[in-house]
Amino acid sequence: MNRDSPRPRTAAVLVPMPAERPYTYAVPDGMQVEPGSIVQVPLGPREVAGVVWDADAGAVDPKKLRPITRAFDCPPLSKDMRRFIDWVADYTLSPPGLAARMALRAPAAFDPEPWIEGLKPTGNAPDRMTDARRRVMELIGDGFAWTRSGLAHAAGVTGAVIDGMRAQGCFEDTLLPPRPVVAPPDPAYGGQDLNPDQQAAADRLAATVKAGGYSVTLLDGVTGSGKTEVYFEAIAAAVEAGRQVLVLLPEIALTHAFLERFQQRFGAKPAEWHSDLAPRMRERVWRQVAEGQIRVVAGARSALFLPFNELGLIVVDEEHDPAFKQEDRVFYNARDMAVVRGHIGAFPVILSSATPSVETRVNAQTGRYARVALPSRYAEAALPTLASIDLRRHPPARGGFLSPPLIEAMRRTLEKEEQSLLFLNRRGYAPLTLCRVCGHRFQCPDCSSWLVEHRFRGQLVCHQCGHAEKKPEACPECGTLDHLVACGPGVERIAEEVVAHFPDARTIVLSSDLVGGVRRLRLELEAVAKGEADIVIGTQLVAKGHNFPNMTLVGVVDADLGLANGDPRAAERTFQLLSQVTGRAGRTGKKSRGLLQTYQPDHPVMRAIVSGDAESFYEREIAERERAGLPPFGRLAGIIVSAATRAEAESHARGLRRAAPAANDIHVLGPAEAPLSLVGGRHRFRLLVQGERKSHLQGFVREMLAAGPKVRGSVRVQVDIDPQSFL
DNA sequence: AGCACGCCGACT
DNA sequence: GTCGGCGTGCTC
Repeated sequence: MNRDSPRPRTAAVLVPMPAERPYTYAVPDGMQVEPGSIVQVPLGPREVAGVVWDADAGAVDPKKLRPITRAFDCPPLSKDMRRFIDWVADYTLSPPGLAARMALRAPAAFDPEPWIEGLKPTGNAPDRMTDARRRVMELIGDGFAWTRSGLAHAAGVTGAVIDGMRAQGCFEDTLLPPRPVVAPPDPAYGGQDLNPDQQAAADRLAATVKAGGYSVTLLDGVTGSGKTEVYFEAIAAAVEAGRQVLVLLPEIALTHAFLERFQQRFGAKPAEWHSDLAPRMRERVWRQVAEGQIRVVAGARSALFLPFNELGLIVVDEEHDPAFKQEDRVFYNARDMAVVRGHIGAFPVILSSATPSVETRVNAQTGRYARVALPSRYAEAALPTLASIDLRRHPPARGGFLSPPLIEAMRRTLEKEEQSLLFLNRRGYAPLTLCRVCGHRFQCPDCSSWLVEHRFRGQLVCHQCGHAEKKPEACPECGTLDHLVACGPGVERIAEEVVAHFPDARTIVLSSDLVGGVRRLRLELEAVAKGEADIVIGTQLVAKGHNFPNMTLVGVVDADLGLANGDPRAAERTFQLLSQVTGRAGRTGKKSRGLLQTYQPDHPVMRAIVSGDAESFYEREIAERERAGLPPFGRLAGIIVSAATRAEAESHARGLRRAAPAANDIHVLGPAEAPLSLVGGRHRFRLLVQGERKSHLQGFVREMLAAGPKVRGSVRVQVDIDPQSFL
């Protein structure tokens, strides 16, 4: 080896895989890279896209050192974005490489979009004028360039006409810049009719945005109070100030209505970002966000990792929604990470919800977050009258699940030619099937949860892992024929009961099982909004943001469902879901009702919903959690142990708990606080670790994992509680 | 995360 | 005798 050979220039590159630190690559002579540059590097047998990182390129065996293949012609990831990625990786105890991977999920976007072939008018007229040619000439009078197909379409002629004119020298070939995904939003485009409360709220938010700097504001008001219109004014202020805006929505696939309303206010749609965006569109959006062409993005949680360079506002709509939680690879809550992103970028964050999460309410109460409350529904929209139906006093008929008062209310609603919604958060026909003779229960062979009968499909389906089998006629255990019995209701079974009561009503079941997928679902929801159904029976997807103008009765079939599952957030979740679903009624000023069937009419959740007194419910929840030492009052990490069987998961969790190092100010909370749950077909057990300082807590968790039993890739760490205390 | 290498069951 | 399951290990 020649001692005098110059040491090559190197760069630290974060590669999109679970690497604990950046890898070192040689920078070829003449290549310019800086922190944030997106580069192509060899990694094992393949080539991947990585990001040049700020860290010092550590010493590495020179034999291993390989050169960067190329630097992409692409705006570098901003310093803020790099800090954000590091912060997320650190906070969630994930390898930084995996966090970076989330920001690099648009493979072909790192090369500039190609320019489009276009035709520029030369001013020459064609030799012979025809009608078709005249129409084209009229359009190109201003001298701007067109695409061939665009011009043909606009002029109402075929491409052949354009080709002919081109041959005669009417055009010269040119290249047009790539077309923007969306037109820029115009903050001055549409006025909104805001009532004085809304106007005051909008003014406060706009002032916060204009002042700039980090802040978090909770925008709080009942369903129908016009929160969206209010935060639109904050968006307008940010756009006016030349900043980019991100609106996070829990489930964008069904939020068509949001895009429409945005367009009415801003004259253009926001760019969309979610997992089922076509790959080509995905790349264009990524690129145009990086280049600043796109000013407003409406997206799912992953939009947080788009390469904004001028981000000046994040709005998190329905901030309480569990869909903001990512629970694979990097475990994070997008609402919390939005707050962190705002802190790093020194800009405001708005959290909007009719039913805020308890932790956000607490942060607003303690003054850590500002709070802007909208006191009432706007315009003619009145709140529905809400009542519970005590199922002990009004039991359903034998074999049925609908109580007489609910059936009576539906009958009256039908008579008035208005719509009813029956809500039951359970898909299929019956959640449990058993044999009347030997007691055999049908269980999933893969994950041991009960199989749910789907009578329409003639199948037994596992709702955890998707396993499906044909429903047999004989019991597989004792062989007896025709003695299988369905236990409990699902939406299909409720539909059966409804049809028996109201054979002439137009009844529809809406759940994710609907044949025809999301597209069909969207169509059916629109049809319902137009009044093309009398009775809708739906799972939670009917609870989300749709507007049904003629819906005047909402019946909750089993309001207790979900209260008894041992989750520390069960009451809060049920309250949020029931508020949302009862909020579907009464948006048009017609007298409307919400009825909750329950065995526990005195349960705090029922009382809060019926009385509308959310305030006391929150106070009670907060006190309850304080007692249990649960979030947001302590800093917690969750260690998620998952295994194929319940017994295995429990045993792994016990082993991990035993491995917990002794520390005075750190506690491992046990099974009562973190029960087993089934996610993705795997039994999960969550150990909650409570401590006071982030680094301390994380060190503790790392030690525990290192000393614990080997459980083969099934241990995940989630630190999702109150990142504010760590900022 | 991919992807290759490496040892034990049912088949062209 | 081979094809193929996924268990461990590596990537600058």
